[in-house]
Amino acid sequence: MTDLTPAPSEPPYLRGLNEPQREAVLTTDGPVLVLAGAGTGKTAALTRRLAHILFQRKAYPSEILAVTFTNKAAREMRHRVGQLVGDAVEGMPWLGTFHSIGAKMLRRHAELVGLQSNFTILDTDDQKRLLKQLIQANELDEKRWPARQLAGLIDGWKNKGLTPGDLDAGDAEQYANGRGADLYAQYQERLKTLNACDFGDLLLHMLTILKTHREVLEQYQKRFRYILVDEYQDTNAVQYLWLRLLAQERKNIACVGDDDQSIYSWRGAQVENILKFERDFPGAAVIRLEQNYRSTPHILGAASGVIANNGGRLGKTLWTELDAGEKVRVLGVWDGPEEARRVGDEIESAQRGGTSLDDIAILVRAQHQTREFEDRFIAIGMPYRIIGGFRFYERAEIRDALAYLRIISQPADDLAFERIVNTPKRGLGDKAVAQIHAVARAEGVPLLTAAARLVGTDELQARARNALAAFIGDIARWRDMANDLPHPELARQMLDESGYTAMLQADKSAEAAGRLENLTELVRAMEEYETLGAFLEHVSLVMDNDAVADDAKVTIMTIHAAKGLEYDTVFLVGWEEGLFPSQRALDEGGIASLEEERRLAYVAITRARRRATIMHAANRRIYGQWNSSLPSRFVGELPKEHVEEETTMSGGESLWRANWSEHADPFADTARGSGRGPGWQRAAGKLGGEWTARTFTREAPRVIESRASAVSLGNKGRDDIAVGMRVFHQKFGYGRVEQIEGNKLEIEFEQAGRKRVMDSFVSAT
DNA sequence: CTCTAACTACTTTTT
DNA sequence: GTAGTTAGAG
Repeated sequence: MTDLTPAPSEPPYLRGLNEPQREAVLTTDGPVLVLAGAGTGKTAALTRRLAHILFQRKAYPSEILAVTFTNKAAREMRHRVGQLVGDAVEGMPWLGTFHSIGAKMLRRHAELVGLQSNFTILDTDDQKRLLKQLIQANELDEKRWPARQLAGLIDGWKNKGLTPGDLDAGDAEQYANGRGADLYAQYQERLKTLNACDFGDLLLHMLTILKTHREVLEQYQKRFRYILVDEYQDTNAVQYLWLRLLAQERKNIACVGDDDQSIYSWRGAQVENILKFERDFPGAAVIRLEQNYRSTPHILGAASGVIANNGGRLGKTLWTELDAGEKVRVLGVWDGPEEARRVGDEIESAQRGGTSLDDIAILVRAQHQTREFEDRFIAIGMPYRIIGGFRFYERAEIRDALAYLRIISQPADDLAFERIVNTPKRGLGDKAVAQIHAVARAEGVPLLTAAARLVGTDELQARARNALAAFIGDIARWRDMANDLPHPELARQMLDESGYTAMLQADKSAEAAGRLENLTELVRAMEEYETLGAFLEHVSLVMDNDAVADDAKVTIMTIHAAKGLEYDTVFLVGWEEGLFPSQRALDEGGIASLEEERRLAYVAITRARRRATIMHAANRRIYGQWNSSLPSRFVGELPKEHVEEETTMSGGESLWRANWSEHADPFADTARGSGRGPGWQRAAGKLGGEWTARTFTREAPRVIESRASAVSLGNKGRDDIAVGMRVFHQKFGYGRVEQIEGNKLEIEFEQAGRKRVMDSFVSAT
């Protein structure tokens, strides 16, 4: 038994820990499950546990496996452990994300699954393009069976640890009438010939190796004296199986997580992993961290009240010693734009009260909600940053540049070849590429080789042949240069000589300048890596665009992106049925998804340190159509004693409710419903209960609404346009309407002549 | 081959 | 509303 009483000479890394935290640090041997509620000092306990193991010399730094989900978390952990143990952290090669550790292991054993150790790691974009080709090759209708869907299924299978051979008929049935398993197998074959892996393979291949090669498994079991897993509630099946194998021998595994913060089940995470930990590792110590150091009692009370509506929880009771503070405010507004206006006003007044913009965050359910705030903040000159969206390496110019580098480092990288063969434009279109493909397929060689062969024949048109010859020549020359040129310099020259830089310079659009900047940034980043290979690995696995913290800015992001972060003042916007909880989740996942949405609400509220404002709008425009909306059921689940309700509609809440029903329009539902799933109608009509408000729609928006749905049905034209009218068209300019057929107009344009156009492109003058 | 007009489809997101 | 994708015109 470990002695938990603090000794007088207690090491500095134990200072300031509460009793359960201390226990989490000192219980080093045997399985440990740490249930760490939001804001309970989880990372502090985790990093000190590592420090403790190192200082007690229980293991060398290289004998500890410490896995996280995100690079951010890994970086943070490395940094904080470094503060405690100094340089020793440099000797921890096995601290990282599941995927980076998987890649590192797989490079050592690649041949066991038919790969070479310099395999390429494909991202989702490459993956989708590859699948698209397979779908076409199998003569399936791409419309009916989109590559996206197949990619999703394959990802799902890989997350579950299923190889093509493991699938049963039911699994295969989900795609193209049972051809799913077959396509999956073809895809894996294709990856092998490309010497490539997708993200899922990094874990799945490694699992296969651990399962089938005893000596490899034993080697790692022996090596990893201590295993530590962060955010355990987010592990999926492969990750779970992986950990179980590796921990089997020594059983020194510590998993830290919070079942109430599991919000990634749609990505394959299984909360059950945390729920069944004690069964998997009998005799596990279970430690609960329940003292919250982050939020006020009202905020905690509000969050606890909401999450209490979920079933099957391990259950924790968060408490705090902080003073009560302000109640959580619930604010009802008229519509989306007003919501943004209100948030802007509130932020301005908080700012006057001395709050830094860096301490304020706006959390949204879906990325598209950020727009409303962006628009408003631009209008009032409020500095903001939006987290998420495109990551650095997902940008087209970065992926293009990387493709140039990949084809140098791996001539067989067909995806890279295809990407750049006509970027910038060099007159090699679909036809030329199709011929290269044909040769490649016939001879079983990579595209680059096939292209070289094709240049030697007269099968291509002279123009294309010359262009292709020049391109291949360039690649060969660059590859020679790679031998004696530092790789950043090589990249610079490739971008110049290929005409890529010139292409962007010629582009006068607003984005082009930013793209050039991104490329400069990419080349600069390369300087930090020894080899081109090391850089490419870094880019595909690790690189993200954490905005550099400069001036104070309000942060706008999704709730998912906010997990693990905290802010003094938090605005939780768009708490409306259908938006949050998301209608899609409700329709597709039933009660399980609703509970996940509720956990999301819990995560959202617990981000706030001192002030939380929850907002909902009575009207919101979704995909261009106005919809009236009901406050989220989660609003109703907030315990009354912790909230304070407000409405901007004069007369207070009761009048605002009355306002809605008074103007109720019996036809609003049908008008709204057209062209969208049944869920929206259900959300708008069915959910009575505490919130009686329903079907009122503002006068002006409804006009837009009915017109939009008529056009989308494609049979009824606009009523503001008639034959003989002079109209304006965005592309063709002014013209006279000659004929009207439904929503299609025949117009004699003054400049462009007679054309048939959609009425939605035309405005009356 | 390339550009444009029209059509379609649309959470959450890490690796 | 808008981005991404495709079919047809230039």
